[in-house]
Amino acid sequence: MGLPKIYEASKYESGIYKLWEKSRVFIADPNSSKPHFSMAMPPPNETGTLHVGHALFLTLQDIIARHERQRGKDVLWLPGTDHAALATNAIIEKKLAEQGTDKHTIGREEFIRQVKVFVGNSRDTINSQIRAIGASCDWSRGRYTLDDALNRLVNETFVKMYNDGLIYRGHRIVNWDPNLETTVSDDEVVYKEQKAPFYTLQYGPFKIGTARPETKFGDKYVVMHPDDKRYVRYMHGETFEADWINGKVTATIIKDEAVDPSFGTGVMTITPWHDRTDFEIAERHGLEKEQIIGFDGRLLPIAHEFAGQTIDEARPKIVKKLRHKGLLIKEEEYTHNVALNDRGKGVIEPQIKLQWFVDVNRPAVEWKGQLRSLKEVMRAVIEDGDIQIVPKRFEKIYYHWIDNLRDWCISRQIWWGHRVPVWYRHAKIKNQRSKIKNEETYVGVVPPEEQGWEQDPDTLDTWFSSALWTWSTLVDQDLAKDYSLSLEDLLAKSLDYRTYHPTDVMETGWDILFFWVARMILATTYVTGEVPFKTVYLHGLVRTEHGKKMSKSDPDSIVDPMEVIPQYGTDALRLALVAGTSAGADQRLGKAKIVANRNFANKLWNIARYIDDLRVRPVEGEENNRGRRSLRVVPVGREMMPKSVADHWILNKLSISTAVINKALDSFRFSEAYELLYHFVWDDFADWYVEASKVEPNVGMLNHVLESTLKLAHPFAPFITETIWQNMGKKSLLAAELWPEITNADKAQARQFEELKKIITEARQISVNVGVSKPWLFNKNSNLIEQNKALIERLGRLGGVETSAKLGTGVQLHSSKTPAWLAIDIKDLKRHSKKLEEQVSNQESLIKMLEGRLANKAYVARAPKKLVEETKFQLAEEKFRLETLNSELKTFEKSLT
RNA sequence: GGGCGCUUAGCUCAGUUGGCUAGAGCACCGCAUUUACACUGCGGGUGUCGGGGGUUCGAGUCCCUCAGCGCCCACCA
Repeated sequence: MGLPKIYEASKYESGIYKLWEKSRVFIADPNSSKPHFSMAMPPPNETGTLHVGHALFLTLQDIIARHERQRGKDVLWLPGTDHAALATNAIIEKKLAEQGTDKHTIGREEFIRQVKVFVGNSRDTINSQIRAIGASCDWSRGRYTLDDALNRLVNETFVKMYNDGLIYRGHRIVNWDPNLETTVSDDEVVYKEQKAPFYTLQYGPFKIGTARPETKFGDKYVVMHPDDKRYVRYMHGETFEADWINGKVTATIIKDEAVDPSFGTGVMTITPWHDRTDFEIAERHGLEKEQIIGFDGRLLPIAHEFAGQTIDEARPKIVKKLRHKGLLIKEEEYTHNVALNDRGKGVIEPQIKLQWFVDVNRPAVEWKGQLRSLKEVMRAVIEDGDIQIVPKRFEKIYYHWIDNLRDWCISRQIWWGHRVPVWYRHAKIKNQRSKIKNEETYVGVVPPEEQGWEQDPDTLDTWFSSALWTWSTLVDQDLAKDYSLSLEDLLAKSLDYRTYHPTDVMETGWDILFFWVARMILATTYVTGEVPFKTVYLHGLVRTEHGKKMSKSDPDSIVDPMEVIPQYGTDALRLALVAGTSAGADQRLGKAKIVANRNFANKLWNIARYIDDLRVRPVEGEENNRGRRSLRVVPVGREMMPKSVADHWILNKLSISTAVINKALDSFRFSEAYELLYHFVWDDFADWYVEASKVEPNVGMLNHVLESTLKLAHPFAPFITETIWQNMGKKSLLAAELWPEITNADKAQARQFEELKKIITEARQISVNVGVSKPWLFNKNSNLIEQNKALIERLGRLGGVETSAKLGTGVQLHSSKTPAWLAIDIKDLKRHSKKLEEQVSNQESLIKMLEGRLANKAYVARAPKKLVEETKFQLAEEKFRLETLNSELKTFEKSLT
């Protein structure tokens, strides 16, 4: 079957993927006797479509998965999607707003229904796009974070942690997003530098600084550092009267070390309800806390005439009033960081709220026979080497994060997600003193049976369920319906869990190291007593050609996989994403890079096409369309048998490449592996071996090298390699083939070809340099040249190759061990003599350097003996070369005069 | 403020434990050919390895220091 001249990816790709899926090669088999390998796919959010970041991780993971399969392993690469609570919720809320309604109007049930419709469509889109990238994942085991079984496991985990005292409910200061009306965790808060006015206000006898006058209504504590000499006369606990925004207040003096005496006046008032530091000061001294700003972001009645106004509305008016009252002393500009919600970019307002938290400091986790805190376990698994992070430098970042970690707020006030598995019931007798004491709490995997219980309205942070991903996806879905089984039973009885956990590799972006990787470690070590994965490979961000973040506001800068794929092919995109990248480093991607890699795919295609032609077209005895004598037909599939030196050489190169690519892939050096492949295919195979084969074709050998090359290239470019494979008439799938075996080549013969290569290259260089096309090559007593006349003539672009009994005039080839020279006319030799002079001078400086090294007694004495020997040997060689060059130059000068 | 990185050819980046005259791709220049492939072939030039200092027989690589850039964490009212 003849292959078309240009590989048009879009013609083949979807057919190839269907072939794979039909064959079930991607489906894992826990009963297989092969060694098992497993990897969980980071579940994309069900909020939209795939972007280039997804394409990157899918490519890298697919390379891993395919390579492991090639190494004879039973591979499970488990795909799935994430319900992306906050993101999805926000999208639906926005839709509702556009329709002029909101979630409160339509109610919780209707809201959830609408979300489900939306994510259902979105999931299909995403899954088909994952296929388009060529991901060899096991679709039969696809999961979704809100599957019933996964939901149960979330509840099980919550309950277990609650019972161990690792989850508690408490009034704590949280990051409140008034726009989305929910709390967010510390990690979801981002800071943006902003210029803002900084006011100095008169507060009784003190001057206090603030950027937030709107929070100051309730301020009745003045805090200063205990060692601040300026304020020694004020005693801790002392009170005074001050005229404040809305009249007189009684203020109390507090001494606390949290105050920085060098900032502003060294005195501040505190607002414990809306500031973490203030909250902590208040906690230390048992001070009262009062809410100033409501959860809707508007001022409360304490603000008097400003009540009901938003901060932006009220601030200038409050400043005006302060000025009017003579309380405003100074107004200056300063830069500070404003806290924003990473999702939606709403301004964060710290609030005190009754929320659910994960206690990271309580020593309640059994790990390696010791009771430790979650923090300690998270640290230990990396320190002990149970988990390796690639690249290693992220370990430091990880430790740093752990050391600063506070309790994790896991409850969210949104409706889409895993509902907090807690129910409350109000006692009938009301006790005036405390409301909470009269509220019964039930925490359980299933709702309580009695009447009167009401479930906590909150849902859990998305990352709480994602944290279970490596094992919650492996629990048997049917068994999970049986509530008589405990969590331990479920794990013990799930074959997939037993076979595939811990997973081998977690491949993801460094930007979710804390959000996800750390939380998987936290939850998984706690629940299962196992690490979730053995190795974490972190990739970088894909940036624009100019190094900027791709953003929707600049659509031209975005590389959209779904546009690139039909135009250049999936393989081109995949190769571009792998080329020139290293672990943890961001990369730049633009059209040029994709084109360059498309060219590589095309190279592969054309090698196949050439070999295909040889196999099919020439018929014995006939002349082909090039007027050359036809090539002998060699039946396809015949054992490869190296005959020529070129055959041995390419076999040797193939062996080496197979080994080094394998090694690079083993250590996650994807880019390096690809580079090795690239040079093998383009330089060795196409430019030398295929060219050499035009002189002396060995179709069996060409076939063998092509097949092996396809296997090597398959993890990187699965579609084109499989397409070629299928076109070769194979009955099997390339995706199911094993990594090529290393064949031993005759090294001596391989070296002979290496020598021929040098001779050919030198001949080409000289021809170009002297500007003569097709010169003749003469040699004296060279068996190698004599035996490979046709090869040298063709590849060296020579007029002919002849033996000569005596030396003739021309340019000597240094690469030949026996005398060989290109016959060049005297008039053309001038150009070469200049080149020779250059070479002589280079040679001289090289010799000088080597001599210098050997003259250094310390070097000779202390450097390894082998190295010194090598230097000596090299010096002798270089000296000999210089002599040759010099004598040649002399001959030239003679003949030119 | 604390921490982690980066700085190598015009551009994008490799350079693994210190060891031959520092590499690749792209770009650029010259030449060739209608060849499996112009999505091609052949040939070519380019570096004070950010500056300074140190350790060493030997430093792009290790240590110190300075400068510039980037990122992460914390956060000052």
